[in-house]
Amino acid sequence: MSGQLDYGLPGLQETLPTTLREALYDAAVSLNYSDGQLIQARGDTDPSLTIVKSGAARLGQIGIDGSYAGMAVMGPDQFFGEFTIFGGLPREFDAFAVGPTVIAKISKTRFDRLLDKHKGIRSYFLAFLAQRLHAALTFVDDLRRLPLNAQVAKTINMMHQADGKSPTVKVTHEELSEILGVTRVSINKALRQLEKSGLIERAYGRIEIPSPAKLDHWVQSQSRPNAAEI
Amino acid sequence: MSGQLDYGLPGLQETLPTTLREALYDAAVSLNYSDGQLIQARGDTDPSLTIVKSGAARLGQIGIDGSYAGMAVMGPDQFFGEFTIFGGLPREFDAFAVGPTVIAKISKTRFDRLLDKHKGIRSYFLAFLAQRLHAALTFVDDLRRLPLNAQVAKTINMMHQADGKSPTVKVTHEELSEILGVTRVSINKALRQLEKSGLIERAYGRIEIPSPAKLDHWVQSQSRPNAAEI
DNA sequence: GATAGAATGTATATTTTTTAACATTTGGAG
DNA sequence: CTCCAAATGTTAAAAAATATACATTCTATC
Repeated sequence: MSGQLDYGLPGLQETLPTTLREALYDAAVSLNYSDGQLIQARGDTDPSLTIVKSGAARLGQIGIDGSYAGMAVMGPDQFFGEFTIFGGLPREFDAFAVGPTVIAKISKTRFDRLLDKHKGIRSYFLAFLAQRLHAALTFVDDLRRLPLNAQVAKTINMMHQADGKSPTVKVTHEELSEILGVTRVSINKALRQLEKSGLIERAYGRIEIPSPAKLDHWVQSQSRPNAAEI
Repeated sequence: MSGQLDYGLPGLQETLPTTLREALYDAAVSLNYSDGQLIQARGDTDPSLTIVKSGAARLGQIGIDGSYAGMAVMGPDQFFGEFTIFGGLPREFDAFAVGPTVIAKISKTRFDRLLDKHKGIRSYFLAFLAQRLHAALTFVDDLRRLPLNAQVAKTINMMHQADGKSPTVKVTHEELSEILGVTRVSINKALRQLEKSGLIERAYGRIEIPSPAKLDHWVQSQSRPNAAEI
């Protein structure tokens, strides 16, 4: 899994268990996209599950004013579009290929046939949807409550943990501003503050994390306690 | 369904189909709460599905500073806590009884037994989780992009539609401020603006909607078009 | 119908974020 | 090595939201 590409809404990314992956790939149609090509548009209604086989897909939303709000970048073996299949809902995101990308697409018809054959699929997707929902609700809460520098720190921390052990997170201020829905100027100010606190170090096109433990600890401390009384 | 109590995250509320409801109530334990009593605390880890039998449950989160962010009020036959069962995750919200309230609680053990007996349950919850996830993602998007007055209008419009045909929405400024995570002052300013545009009328403890069609149309016009190219 | 509590209206000072420029630094391609 | 595009740094003014405080209006109920 191309860790460095993962960012955005936490928990949105999730790779498939091996057995399930193989069954899905067997039922899928392969499609090739070149860099920047549109994979799906927000509002599309054809119900199908989309899996990234290679390359990456950038998910996001384009605003009424043309502005772009990034949500996540999906790497190999990550998938999306599950609510078109299970909920009969339209696509929520636009998706564009990042670099040459191969997509496996499974129509609802074929997917339903799989559901009968492989009993574990429903349980897997139930757990998976529950996780994504939980992540989304947490994200809502963060957006509403945390000060911007905490949001930024949390996002960087998440990206770092998704990445493995590298002390470097490859992300631009522009990307952070898309994810969190604020301007680059605000991101810059937040990063400056975090750097002053010794939690991160700014660099060109990347953020250095001198002490992952320290960052993680600080991020945790900014979150809500598990409350008791109103 | 006690429509006037519904508000908050759209799609979070959903009543149960009759057959499923009966099976669930059979497997459940009944618990009684008095007004304001704590039903569950954020962070609780016992996996169980919680259904409101009568009365209502107010879901929300309490901040590190003691502030409260409302998420929804669940009425009769609405349920929550599904991701503790399916995802093994801790509770995301604090829940308090609104008025005398009876809660049906189904432990994961009992629920799993039901899953084997009633084949349709998994499919129902898959669709349901997909809907909730979709609603949550839409809500994230709204929070990030829409100006406050559009958020307020959208929330009121949603409450109005959940309510049926009544041209009156019973909600206080305080409640709106909890839902949208802004201060009462900001809500007031937004409402004044919406009133000046003729979309709503302010009243004591309620909002009047002179022309639901007009409000709905305006709300739609504030949303994103289904995008094409980046 | 008097009244207390709830809800709303409003004002000011402060903080945060945006908007809109423009300058500087970096790193890769040729 | 040089150049250029991308990324970052910075500033100032305007806009938006917050915190705080207090006045006013409404309505259920005694």
